[in-house]
Amino acid sequence: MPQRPAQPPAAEAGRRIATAHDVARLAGVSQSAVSRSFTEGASVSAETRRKVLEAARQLGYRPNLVARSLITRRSSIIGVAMAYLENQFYPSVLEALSDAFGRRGYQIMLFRTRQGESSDPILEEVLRHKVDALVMASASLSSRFDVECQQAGVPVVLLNRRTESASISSVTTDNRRGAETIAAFLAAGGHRRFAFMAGLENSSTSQERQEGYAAWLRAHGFKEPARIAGHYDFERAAAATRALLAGPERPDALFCANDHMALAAINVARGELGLDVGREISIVGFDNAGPGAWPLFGLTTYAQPIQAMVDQVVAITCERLADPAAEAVRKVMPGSLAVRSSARPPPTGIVLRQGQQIWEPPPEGP
Amino acid sequence: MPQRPAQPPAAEAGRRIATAHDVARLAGVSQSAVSRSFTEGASVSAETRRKVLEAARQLGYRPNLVARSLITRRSSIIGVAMAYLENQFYPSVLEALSDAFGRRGYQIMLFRTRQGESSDPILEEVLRHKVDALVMASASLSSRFDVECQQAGVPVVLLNRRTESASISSVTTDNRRGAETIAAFLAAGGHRRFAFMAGLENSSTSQERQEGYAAWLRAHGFKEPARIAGHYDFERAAAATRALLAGPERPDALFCANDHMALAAINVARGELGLDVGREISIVGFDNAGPGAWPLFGLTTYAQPIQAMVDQVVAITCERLADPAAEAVRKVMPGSLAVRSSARPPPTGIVLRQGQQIWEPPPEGP
DNA sequence: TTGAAAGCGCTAACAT
DNA sequence: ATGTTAGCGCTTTCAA
Repeated sequence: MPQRPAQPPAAEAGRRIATAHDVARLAGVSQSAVSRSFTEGASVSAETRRKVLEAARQLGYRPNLVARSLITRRSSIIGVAMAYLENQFYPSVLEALSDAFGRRGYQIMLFRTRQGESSDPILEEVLRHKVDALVMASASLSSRFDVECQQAGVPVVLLNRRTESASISSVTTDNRRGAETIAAFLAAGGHRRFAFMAGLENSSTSQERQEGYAAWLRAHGFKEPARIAGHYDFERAAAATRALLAGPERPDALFCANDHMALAAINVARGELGLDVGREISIVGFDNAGPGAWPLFGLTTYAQPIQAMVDQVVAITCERLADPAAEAVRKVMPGSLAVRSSARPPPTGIVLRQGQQIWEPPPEGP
Repeated sequence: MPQRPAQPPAAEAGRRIATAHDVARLAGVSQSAVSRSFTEGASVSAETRRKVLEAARQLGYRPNLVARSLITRRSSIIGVAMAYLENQFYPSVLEALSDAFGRRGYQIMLFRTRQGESSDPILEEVLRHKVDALVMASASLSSRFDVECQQAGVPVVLLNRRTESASISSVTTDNRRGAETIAAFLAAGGHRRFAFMAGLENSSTSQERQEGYAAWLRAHGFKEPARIAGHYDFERAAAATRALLAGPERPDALFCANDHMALAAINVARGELGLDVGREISIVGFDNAGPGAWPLFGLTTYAQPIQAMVDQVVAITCERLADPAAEAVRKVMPGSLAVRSSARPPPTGIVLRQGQQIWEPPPEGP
């Protein structure tokens, strides 16, 4: 009998964990027959499979995924990299990813990156664990990361971020269009002194939202919006709001690059300064996830279709796994402006869709 | 040359992923020397290790954790089961778990359970993936789950839940004491008509908080608190609050079994009914995580020491991994009552600690 | 359809 | 300190 290692790792109560060999012996078949019985579409007779399944049940046998991974070179694990779970958008995304990948037989391995920092520190762990693919949300991608994953054959899909690299797929909401819609909405609502709160400087998402907003205002003859930075952080967003609202020419419309910062802004404007948000100042966010929908906030925000985005991520990932030569896909999803009470609305253009007030910009006149 | 499987899984750009063999060949040593060079505390000469590391660098070699797991019977993966990430307490816990286990060389695999449902559906996945241990937060444990994990030698540690089973470790906050403290706080604040909002019926956490609250009130001659159930769900908590506050004898103090429900209650009380929370009605929560600390809520709540709890979970898990025969530990951590504005405070007893207002019950007089 | 045999990439005795 | 060897538990040829 082979000696056990000093620290019996999974030894328990005398009974060893059953292997395919044990099952084979009990069922009176070969070990490969056991393997086949647990493989979708393998050629086994009904009778053999029955015997195997019965023996497996008796022994409490379960195929060892680690051993399977070693030979199939597929771990059934999807890595998910996220920077901060404080912004409720990301826990929601995580839930949806876990459910959607779970339905296709994958489990999620979570990798934490640091807000605003490179995600390189997680590279080693991602690669060592042989995840089948990596989904990055709220994390940015260095070119070294990109290259290493490509060499290792690990597909990377960005969610809510884009990159220039041709090899990296991404799924985003149409940030430009969303920001333009918000600008049009605020202008139609009679606002004149615009402001924008940026997230992180190197975030494609924040950049696109700023550009869309500023470009629309410029094209329609409005003054360039004031710009502050909240770095996607509640406290920093609150501080930026304080500074902005204490200034000489207080804006009457503030678009924040995400809901998390918009909620910080509302907390300062109403909670600290006693402003009537939605009348004295309008605050708009982007995401439509989390507390923004609560009555006390009533945050008007551009909604990202989380479920549809996650479905796209899963589809792209699986496509890439089935055909490693498949080209990178950059999917841009449509969103919609959810109208609540945190911003003074235009007199027209608001429609009710699926229990939610939506505003759509009127077609541009000639 | 052995034939490749039909679907080249990790094939890329011609270059195969380097194995320890490749490194050994390039470095001119045996493959076990390579293995040793990557193993903490193995006996290798400095010179050999240098050669190996250099060759590994050239080839971009990284030890394959799947292969290692197969032989060491340790996956370096900790399963974390969670039911709902909507309550910000859990994303915070998840972050802390990921960081703390990450520092000890473990990665987190996430398993989603359904709120209020059995966690049995994830059992198969947990066992197949050979996680080294399982941490369950906001999830309840069936006896079958317990037994199977024990047989498989997978230690289970509950976080924020307890169970009767002698084999299961748990880390909780002192729920009874917390609830008693809240009752004493509200009584000292002059409240007389008490109410309690429960979470899920089968949740040990909710039960303990209810018992502590009711027992203290009973012992001090107050009327039994009214009881409603929010099922840990925002919408259901909101509905329960509506029903409660529409009743004939409106309570002046409502203790909710967690912050998430307390925030729903505030949204209804202030946002829908226009009540002045903290003056006309006092609302207290339990957790101290997430939006409760925002100025607009100012939620008074019993704080769970998340970091300390997670540190305990990690310590217990590692202890159990080092010595599988170690006994189950049930750790009960002290919390503290964070005083903000959502409940009328007593005239005395509030102290400032680490920038946070804290209330401590006076010693019981004879 | 089935079994035998050859590994997947690594660790851990064991012998040197 | 180092190399040789024997697997870890499984999938997948290959022959029968």
